[in-house]
Amino acid sequence: MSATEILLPVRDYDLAATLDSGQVFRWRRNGNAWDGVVGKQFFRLTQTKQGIHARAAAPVVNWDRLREFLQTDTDLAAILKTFPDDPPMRAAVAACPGLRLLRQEPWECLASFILSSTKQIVQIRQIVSLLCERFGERLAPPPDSAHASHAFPSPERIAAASEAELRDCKMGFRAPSLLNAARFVAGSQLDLERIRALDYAAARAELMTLRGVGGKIADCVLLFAYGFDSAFPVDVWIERALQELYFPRRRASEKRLRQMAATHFGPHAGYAQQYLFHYMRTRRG
DNA sequence: GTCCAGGTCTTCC
DNA sequence: GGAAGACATGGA
Repeated sequence: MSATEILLPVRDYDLAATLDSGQVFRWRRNGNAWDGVVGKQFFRLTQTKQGIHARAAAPVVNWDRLREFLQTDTDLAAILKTFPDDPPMRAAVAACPGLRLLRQEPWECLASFILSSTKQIVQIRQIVSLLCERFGERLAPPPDSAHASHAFPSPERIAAASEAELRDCKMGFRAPSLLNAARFVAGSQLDLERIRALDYAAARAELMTLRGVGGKIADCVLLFAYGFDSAFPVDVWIERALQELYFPRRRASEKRLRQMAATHFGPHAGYAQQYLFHYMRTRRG
């Protein structure tokens, strides 16, 4: 049975913080709702007491894709229990107890994070938005919305673009990296589905064969798209968090920080990382 | 104007 | 193996 709306029951879920926490770059606040696209379907999401209410622009036959994206079946309490019981971690969780990890499409996630290097989140959003408007498939217009929505452009479509066209989306020196990645995926030199079957180290190495993809971006893709919960992306915010929160007295070497990132945070280190990241970005001062 | 942003790669000691 | 600079662009 198809319908245009559904309620996904869930508790401990801060929808706004989750969609605005730098994992995804295409969701926009619309009053007290959030507008975005999963696959080729536009959704308008609203948080209610019972869970997350979703409305689609067209009848949806199978809601599993949205359910998967939002990870509403994840037992967050069980994950939080695995975090180290120390003051920084407690503070980070207390600051946003319903923060979640989403489960994105690998290609969209990979492409977005290739575009993320040394860019502020607000600028990544702008670049991704331009890319989708210019190269993404046009979708059925959302209800009562002024502008059309677009799917994230396929690797084939981006591979067919010129470097100059991509640079026009404000992505600067990242354009050749995106083009290269699109060609590799479109030409099956890199099979993003095959990566699901690899272990963490092998999957990471596979992604890092791409130009413009180092350890940090690979970890973002492994965590946000493939669900490798042990992946722990270390960016400038996390470096700062580890330094300030765990080594306030003395300066720790980058090597020491990375060692801690790999050992201290347990089997769901990636979740812990997201809490620390959000905590650092949103705290006062 | 200056600094810096969910980095990566190259070069050089 | 680590430090330094280049790379585009724009927000703060």
